[in-house]
Amino acid sequence: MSRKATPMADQSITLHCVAERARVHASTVSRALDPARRHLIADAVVTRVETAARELGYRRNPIAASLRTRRSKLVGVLVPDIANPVFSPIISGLGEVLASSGYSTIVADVGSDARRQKQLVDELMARRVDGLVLATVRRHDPTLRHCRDAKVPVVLVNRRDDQNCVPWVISDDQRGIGLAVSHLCSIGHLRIGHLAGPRHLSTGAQRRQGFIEAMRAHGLQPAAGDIAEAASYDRQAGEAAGNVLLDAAPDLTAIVAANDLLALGLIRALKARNRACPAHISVTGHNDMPLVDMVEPPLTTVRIGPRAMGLEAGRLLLALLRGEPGAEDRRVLMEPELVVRASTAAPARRPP
Amino acid sequence: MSRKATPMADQSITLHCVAERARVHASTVSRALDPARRHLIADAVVTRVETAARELGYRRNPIAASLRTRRSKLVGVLVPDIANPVFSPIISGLGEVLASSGYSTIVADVGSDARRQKQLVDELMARRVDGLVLATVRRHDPTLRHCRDAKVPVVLVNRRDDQNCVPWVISDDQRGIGLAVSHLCSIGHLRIGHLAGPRHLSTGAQRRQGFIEAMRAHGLQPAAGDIAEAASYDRQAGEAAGNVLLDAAPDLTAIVAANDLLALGLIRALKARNRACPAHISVTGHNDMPLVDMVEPPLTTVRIGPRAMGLEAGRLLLALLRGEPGAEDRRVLMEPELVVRASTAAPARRPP
DNA sequence: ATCGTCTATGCAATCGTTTGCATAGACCGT
DNA sequence: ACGGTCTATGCAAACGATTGCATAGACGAT
Repeated sequence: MSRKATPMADQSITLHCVAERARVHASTVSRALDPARRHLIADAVVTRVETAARELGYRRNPIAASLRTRRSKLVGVLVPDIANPVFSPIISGLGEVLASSGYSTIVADVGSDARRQKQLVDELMARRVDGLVLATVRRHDPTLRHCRDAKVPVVLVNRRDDQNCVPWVISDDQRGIGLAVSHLCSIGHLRIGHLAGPRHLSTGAQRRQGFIEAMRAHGLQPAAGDIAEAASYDRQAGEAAGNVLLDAAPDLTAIVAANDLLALGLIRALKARNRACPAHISVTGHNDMPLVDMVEPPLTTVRIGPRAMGLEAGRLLLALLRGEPGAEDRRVLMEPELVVRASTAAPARRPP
Repeated sequence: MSRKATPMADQSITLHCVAERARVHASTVSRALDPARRHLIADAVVTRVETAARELGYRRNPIAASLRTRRSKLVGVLVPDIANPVFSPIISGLGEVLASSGYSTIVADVGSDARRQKQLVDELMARRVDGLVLATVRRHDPTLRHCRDAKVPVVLVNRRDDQNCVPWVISDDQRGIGLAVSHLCSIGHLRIGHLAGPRHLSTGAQRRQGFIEAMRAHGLQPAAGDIAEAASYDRQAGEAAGNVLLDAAPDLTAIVAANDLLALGLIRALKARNRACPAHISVTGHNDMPLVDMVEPPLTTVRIGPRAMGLEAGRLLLALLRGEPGAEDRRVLMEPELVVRASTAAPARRPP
């Protein structure tokens, strides 16, 4: 038979089995199979052990190893909503980087309930995860203290905390909104409003701040009614807050939304009022989520690289886990990019 | 101070600590804290142990427990692409059900490389997952044999295998496409084509089959050129195969796509040819993914309940893990639902 | 030849739970 | 009062890997 025999199923092949076959002690096998400790063992023995392990189809039991080393090679990831297409590429990027260093990721869906978050963190800590990635933090979030007390390394992604006490990887939200405002100004808009995100999230607060500052930089001063805040980042909330905004400031010629879904909700509100986008009013989104290039009208938006954010956050967490000096203090701000499509156009001339 | 003291961090509070405080043996604590074995212990002792555990903030160490019981309370989930909005609700549903029975899920992104799948399964088996959920299987997939050999319980979701050797939860793909075909026939279409998915996937094959059978049921016989197969489920592939289809069968008045993304690719191909949808040609999708109600034109599609599928698959896996009789033989077909929007309309009258 | 140094390997304890078996009382019937 | 049955708890051995310490040679220097 030319076909190579498949190694036995890994049912119960332990270090001792390999040790026996290679005629050495189990501890020697343990060392020989660990790249970091291999140098302690004579080359001849290492190869003998390696072939024995290969022949038996040995796979180290990470559970036993974890018990002894008190490290699980597991990291927990908390997202507000797995189904949100912004988070899936983050998760995917994270998983890729972490897997390359032997870590598996447990992803937990927090939902909107803040208490659920503590519960999930506790559960993950009970599983002795080596680190956590949080895409869920609010600006003032007791979870962080909790993690710090338990000495679990944490990286934030997409959203940051106000105390700035933990490393994070986020998109430059102020700058992103600034790009949208500049674009609108450059094509002639003067009355620009903001459909803001929840202010308890850094994205909501930073984008609002970015809006105000960018407006000032263009010599514009937004009035109070020119900003309306959505209760959450979804279409319904966008539609509701959009209606508030349109009522409060009927003369706006453009609205910068804090998020694509809010923008889509707003566009629906506009349709219900028979106001055309962009003919009557221009709209921008934020995130460039999939398919917003095919909605009607195709959305001008700010592209963030969620996958790149995930990759970067993974690298940062690895640095933390390796105890690299300075990792604690790293903060990564990713550069966003404006994508101009058809939901923005020059404002209509006012009838004289 | 009225505030209740927070229990110490769970750093190193073991069974023995609790045992010592409750003045019993560790094994008694172990039993008292396990609902299934609590009845072995006197009620008074149980409560004493419980309060001791609470006061100390004890959390059982699942790693140590896993080592002893050879069960990890982990399940692995393989998806072809986390970022695909069809799979996130599946994952979310699965996670919810499994978490309620104390299982955590490790989600792995397989991507398109078939070899990567075996590798990931091996990795998960090395971590001693108690079960696997595969959303990735091809119709003939060696992975299943591999899992069966290793005696790891498996549930398929969204896609099934041809041998039908493993329980699955899928949408009734044939029926789903049948709904689309019936709808098109009912509004007068006679020349209907199919933009098929990859035939190595059950969804591709079943929907194609469903198309052919539904056509026959309406007295129509699709010609060879009326079906084109996309290489994968994404917009580019949809656009490419759409172009092939439009060239081969220029007189089609409607096209049933196997998937929303294929439909969107097709619509782009139509736009490039200045053919209007639905004025010149009607298009239907499949899955009702988020935002297809807002694209131009809003897509008529077949809604599947991916979250419900995830929930159901989770329940099925739990049954398997509990060794419930008959669980091995369960197959769940979920009922799809047609959602009519604006991408379908009666065919234009042919010029006489 | 002797001693010291170094290196490769073995020894055994340990990580924290679970669980089969042993046992000490309690309780019951006669 | 005695033997038998039960029940609640303790005992100790796993589970499979890692790792500080011990040690047996090898080797070199004097």
